[in-house]
Amino acid sequence: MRKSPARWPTIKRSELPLDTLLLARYLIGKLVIRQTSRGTLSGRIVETEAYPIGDLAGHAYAGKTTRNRSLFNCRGYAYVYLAYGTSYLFNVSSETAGVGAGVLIRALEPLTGMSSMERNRGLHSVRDLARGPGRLTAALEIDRRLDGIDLCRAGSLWLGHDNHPVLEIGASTRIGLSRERNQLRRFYVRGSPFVSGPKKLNR
DNA sequence: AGTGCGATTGACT
DNA sequence: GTCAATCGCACTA
Repeated sequence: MRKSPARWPTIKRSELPLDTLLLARYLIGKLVIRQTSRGTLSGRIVETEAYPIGDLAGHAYAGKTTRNRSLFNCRGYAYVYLAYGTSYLFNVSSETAGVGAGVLIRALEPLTGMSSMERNRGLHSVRDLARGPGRLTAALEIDRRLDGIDLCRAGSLWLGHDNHPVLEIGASTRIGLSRERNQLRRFYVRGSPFVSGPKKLNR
């Protein structure tokens, strides 16, 4: 099996915007591709959140630690951490090496490997398979073992181009934060049933 | 060694 | 709408 189908070219690092907010918007409509021993799981990104330089809610704000060190890679590397002891959250590092910023991937529209995702999630509703940051990592079998990997190379987890155009991208405040709650740093596909969050934020 | 706390989810009223 | 589960990590001493 080909690791990177011709219709889904791997995104080159040089193609990724250097700015965190621009990257968060750029990633809408792009693909997350997960290769496991049993097959290929993939989905189209329909929701992201930016955690730019100096963001009080960003994990990099207090400095580099053993948990968040992947955020300090240059753009295009995975930062995966465990939230609430229950859910892994998947981020794409942004900016240049040493800076510390990233983009949280919050929801996917499932594309391939849906039967595996259903098994991983224990449910049969396609809409709910990857609607939420902890749900999409469960569906795609993403955990801390993938922390720090290069997302610009086809391997176990990488980013790809889609040939399907995104109609409209909306912006809103982020979800579940106490700090920086007035900042418009969340991006989503308008009208997509695969986006998480309250309806109010998805207009 | 002990403490407090989340970039969430699923179950429940 | 509310609320508990659950645990790695950062921080204090």
